[in-house]
Order: sequence, then C-alpha cells, then structure tokens
Amino acid sequence: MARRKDHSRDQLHTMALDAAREIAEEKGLRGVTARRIAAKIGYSAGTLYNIFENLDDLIAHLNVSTLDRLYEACRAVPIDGEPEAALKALAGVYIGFTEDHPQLWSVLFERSAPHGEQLPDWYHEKVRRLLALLETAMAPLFPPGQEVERLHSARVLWTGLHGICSLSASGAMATFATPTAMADTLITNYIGGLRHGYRITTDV
Amino acid sequence: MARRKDHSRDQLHTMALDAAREIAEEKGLRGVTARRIAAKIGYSAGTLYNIFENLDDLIAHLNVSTLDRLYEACRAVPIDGEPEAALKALAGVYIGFTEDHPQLWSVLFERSAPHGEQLPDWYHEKVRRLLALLETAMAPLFPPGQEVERLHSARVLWTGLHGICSLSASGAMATFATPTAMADTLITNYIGGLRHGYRITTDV
DNA sequence: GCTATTTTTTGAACCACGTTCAACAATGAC
DNA sequence: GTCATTGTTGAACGTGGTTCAAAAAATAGC
Repeated sequence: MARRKDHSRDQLHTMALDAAREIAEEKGLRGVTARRIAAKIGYSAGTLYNIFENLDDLIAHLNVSTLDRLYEACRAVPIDGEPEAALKALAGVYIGFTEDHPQLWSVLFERSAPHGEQLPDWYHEKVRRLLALLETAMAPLFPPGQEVERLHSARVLWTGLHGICSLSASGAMATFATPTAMADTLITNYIGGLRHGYRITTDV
Repeated sequence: MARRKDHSRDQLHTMALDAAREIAEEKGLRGVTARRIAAKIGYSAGTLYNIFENLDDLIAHLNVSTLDRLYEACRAVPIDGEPEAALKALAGVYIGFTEDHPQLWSVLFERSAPHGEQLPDWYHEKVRRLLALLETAMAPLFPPGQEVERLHSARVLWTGLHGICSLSASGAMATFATPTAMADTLITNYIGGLRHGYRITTDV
C-alpha cells in the first residue's frame, strides 16, 4: 500500500472538500463522515488527518468555501440605482442560493464545533464582506457621517434575511408564504421606515 | 436486575427529558447521548427505547418542551397598548429566553432529524401559537379584513427576530450590537414603514 | 399460597463513527 | 545500493445508536 504522491497536498485538500460538499448536499451534515469522504476520493480515513486537524476543521473549511460561493453569487448583483430594488435583488440571489443548496446552507449553521468557542477571525471577515454589499446598496439612504447607523442597519436586514432563509430551509414556515415574498415585505417596510426617519438604536 | 415500576411510564418520560435538558444546557446537543441520559436517571439505555422511538424522537420531545417554555415566557408579556411597545416587550422576553438558555435554544434548530422530512403538525401548532401573540400586538395596525396581511407581517417580524437570536447565539455577530438593539431597530423601522402604508407582498 | 402469564429492565452484542499510531512502501539523497 | 524521509495505511481504541434474548418483577388466575 501507500502510493505516495498520487496527488499533492493541495489536490487532496480540494478533493476532500469537493467530496464533502457532494455528500453534504445529498445527505446533510450527518452523512459527512471521515470514512465516507475518504472512500469517495480513494484514500483511507487516516489520510484526511494529514490534511485537516479533524473533521470539525474539514467542515469549517467546507463552510468557508460555501460562504465564498454565496458571496460570489451576491457580488454579481448590480447594486447601482435605487436602494430598495438593489436590496431586493440581493435578497433574491441570497435566497436563490439557499434554495439551490439547502443542505449545504444548513451545514453552515448546524454548529459542528462545541458551543461557547469564539468563531475564528476569517469567519467574521467573510460576514463583513457580505455586509459590505448590503451597505453599498443602502448607501443612498444615509448621509455622510452615519456610517455606524448604516452598518447597523445592514446588519439588521441581513439577520432578518438569515432568519427567513433559516426557517425556510428547516421547513418551519407554513407553506404559502415564499421566502422571496417575506424578504420583499421586510425590505419594503424597513426601508419605508428608514425613509421616514425612524432610524436606529445602536445600543440599549 | 430489572426493578419494575420504580417509576411510571410518565415519570420516566419526564425524568428523561429533564436529564436531557440539563445535559443540553451544559454540553450542547453533542453531549446529549442515550447512555448519558440513562445514567443520569439511573436506568439503562435500553429503557429509553421503551419510551421514545429513538434519540431523535427524544430530542423532538425536548424541543416541544422548550417551545412550550418559550411560549409561557412570552405569554406573560402584557400586549395591550401601543403595538411598537408591545412588540419590543415581546422581543425582549424572546431574546431573554434565548440568552438564558443558549444551548437549549440552539438544539431547536440544529436539525437532528434528516433533512427533507416535513416537520410534524404539533410543531407548526406551537409556532402558530407564538405568532398569535405577535398578531395580537400588531392588531391595531391592521383594519378588519386584512387578517392575511397581519399574519404575513407577524411572520416577517418573527423570522427577523429569529435571525437575530440565531446569529447571536452562534456568535456570528460582531460584538458591539446587542440583540435587543437590533430587534428594536428592526421593529421601529418595520412598523414605521407599515404606518406609512408600505405594507405587504403576500406572494411573488 | 402457588403457578403461569405478562411486563419491565437489562447487559451484551452489532455496526458505524472519530481519531491515533506503529508499520510499511514509495521516493529522494548520497 | 543504502539510508533517511515522507505519504499512506489498516488495525485498534473508545464512544455512540440501536436491538434483542434473557432475566426479573409484577400481575392474574386459581
């Protein structure tokens, strides 16, 4: 046994994540096991431990790639023009991604790591990047000097969108309201409130 | 061995759920194992399978009781008076519950059951009950005949609140905006938009 | 009381999982 | 060719969910 260098370290990394992604999309987080990933790429389970710290680490890397793909999808949305339209377009793409990859999306939030531990820095960076898109879309609504309020507002809308997608993916929502309809309502009314000066509570 | 009838079936049911709840609060979903629950109540793992279909079923029952407790906490909120204040009070209690029991709350959404399966009816009933509280709070904003719009609006606010709590519990949010501040902003602006007639998109 | 039947509980067993690690095989250096 | 290095493995350990025959207690019939 031991065919050294069939693939480089980087190749193995990529192959493992691709295999994990396929399994996750098909069977959900529960189906993603070290032995199954290994079998799928033609290596033994032990090899994965040369490349990843452990299975949690592998799944964390899978989640990075999922966030990257989500970001790439959102980045393609044109965000010039009217804030409301731009936000709805962004929401549409966001929702579309979660509907195209419901199980992959779920893995992002079915916390695999033990609770209480801080999420790593790169995670917050990925989130910040996504929020920046929302912020850009909302920019016309905030005069210069209100960057804090704008960021806060972007966060509120993003969490709202997340809630819609999250409950929709878990099937907790009744059937007759689509995620898109809910996001449209959320954006319409939230922006409506903003336009009439209801604004922001940044701390309590 | 086999000391029959130390406890009735119902007692065992309750004891098992209490034990599971304690473990969940302390160690999270990963710590909730059949053997650990059994040890905690002084029975063997096999006994649990006389009472619950399997561990997923046990956790589903735990989630029922969590939703019940959450509902009880929210039901105590007075919802007469101004919609905005009532909604903020509701949100405060909701958020308070998730902050007091972060791991228990997480178990609710770390889907234990395989994806794709419909959630059971009792689950939707529990959600409806919670939504009814929001609907009552929002009633003054909707004239008679707009019950559909009111329900839709309650759902949108609830999913938004869920998103805030969910991301806050998973530590995905930056530190300086509290869940309460975000919920306040969400409610203020959403209601502000509603008051100015921006209303509702019930389907797309 | 005694026996037969039913019900409850168990512990061992099975298979799958995450993870570790000594052993081994391919490679590269000399 | 020899030797050190490095990638790979398969077996092993502990833990987990779940099943089930056997054992023990409760009950029923008499």
